[in-house]
Amino acid sequence: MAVKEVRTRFAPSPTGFMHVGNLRTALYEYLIAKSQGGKFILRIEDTDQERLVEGATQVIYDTLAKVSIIHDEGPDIGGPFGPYVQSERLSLYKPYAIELVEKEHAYYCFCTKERLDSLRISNSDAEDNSFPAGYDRHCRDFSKDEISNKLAMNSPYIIRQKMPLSGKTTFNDAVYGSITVDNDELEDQVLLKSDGFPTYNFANVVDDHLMKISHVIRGSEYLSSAPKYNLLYEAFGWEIPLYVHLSLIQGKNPDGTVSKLSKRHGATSFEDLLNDGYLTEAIINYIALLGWCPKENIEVMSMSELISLFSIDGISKSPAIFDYDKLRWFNAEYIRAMPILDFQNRALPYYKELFGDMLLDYEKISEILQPRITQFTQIPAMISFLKELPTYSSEFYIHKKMKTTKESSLEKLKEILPNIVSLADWSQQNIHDMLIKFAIDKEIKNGQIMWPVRTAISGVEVTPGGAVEILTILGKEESIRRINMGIKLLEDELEY
RNA sequence: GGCCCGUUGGUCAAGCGGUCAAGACAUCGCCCUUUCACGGCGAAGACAGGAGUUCGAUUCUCCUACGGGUCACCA
Repeated sequence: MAVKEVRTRFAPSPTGFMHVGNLRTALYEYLIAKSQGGKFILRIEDTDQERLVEGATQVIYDTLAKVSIIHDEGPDIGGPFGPYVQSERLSLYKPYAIELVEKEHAYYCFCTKERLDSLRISNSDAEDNSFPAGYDRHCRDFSKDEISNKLAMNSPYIIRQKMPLSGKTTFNDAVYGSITVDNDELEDQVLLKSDGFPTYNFANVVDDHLMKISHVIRGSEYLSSAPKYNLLYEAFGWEIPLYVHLSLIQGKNPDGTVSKLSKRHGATSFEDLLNDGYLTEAIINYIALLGWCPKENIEVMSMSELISLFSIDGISKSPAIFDYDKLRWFNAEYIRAMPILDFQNRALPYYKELFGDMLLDYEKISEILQPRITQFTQIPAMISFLKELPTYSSEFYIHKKMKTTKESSLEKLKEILPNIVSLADWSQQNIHDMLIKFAIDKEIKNGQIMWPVRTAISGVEVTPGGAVEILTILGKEESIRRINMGIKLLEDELEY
């Protein structure tokens, strides 16, 4: 028996940005296809002429390329089932709609927008929901003559799906199982709009069939329209694909409630996340786990590991809250795992922006930064003290655990200064040995000397790296200058 | 409001009739240590509630509560 080829598709409408929910859908579609040796297809759904956004399709290409979700067929690379842009397939849908009219699974509707609007208002007012399915099916039972008359008069029309008035429809979903609804709940939804364009619901079904899509993977916001899809497939006599509905991604509101992830929760598009300093690998890894868990229960996974580990039965039904803390952790994991040169390359723009043409040991800076940042965007704030010594309070010299005071700090700074001045070879090892030797000679704890030195040369309470590293980076001359400034600050303060 | 879906620690989640109910993030403590990180060790913290079914329910069924989705000539 020939096994049917797995074909999934990502069918975004070009809105100009990639919401993480969409990205996760694309990822799962890709993973399902690739984990079963199938094909992943990109199809652009741009049937809404009023919402066209310039350059929006490019955003989709760019995003997918950046995260290594590579499509096998699509508008830019073609394929055997093109075109892959719905606006280029327009002539295709109408005949299918008419076929359905002929099969009496659809009908012409001549209702005006105004009538439908007032209908909706009165319906929402009515407590009894006289026509629960939204539309009152006014045009459903027109006679053949009436219809051909109106068509002959060029009356604008739409085509609606003719839902069964009784009975039930059951459909199966790979994650939600079997779901049954009463047919009288189903609206006679619009298939073809008055401009001749198909609606999303209709184009989707037609295209998925024509493109031989085996798995329809989409957000659970479409779950309640799934029965209508089933009925459409049945009306055409087409094979129904496997539905895989994905739970929503939610965000936590300041007041503790949750709702669909949106702007007010923070960065919600792929672009936002990149701007906030997240790596594509971290983003992909994190969102892969938002609603799915591998059997082995491991967390850090590359794309190829995701492909080999992915399976539909690991997808969960309940919605997940987007957790920026966890994303940050993934990001830090990926940052720490980078070869130092890669880290350096990514950090370089921040160094250059901050330091201009100052000569500093970037490699050393990268070494101290790599284990400490969760996002590259944190770099400037963390090391700006290297560029310029901030004005700081002498209180910084007081540290309980190090047992340092202003007085002790002043004393130690004065004592260590000659050693620093006379240090010939300014290497990290030498600097380290010199300071440690000082502590041993004076029979003091390392902190007694390290703390005042680090404070004097940094001017901040918390620094990435310690006194030794910072001295190394700053260089001898600047270090001496800063220590002298520290001595002066303390002397003035203590009124010497 | 009708219909549909969901509900294991603060968050992501494992579990698929018998477990002292995994693990990760976050939190807290200890160790390492010249601050901060990294790393190591440890602590606290959960099956929404109620009925059934069963020798036995987190797991199966029903009800309630709460949360979410959906009700367009948008996708």
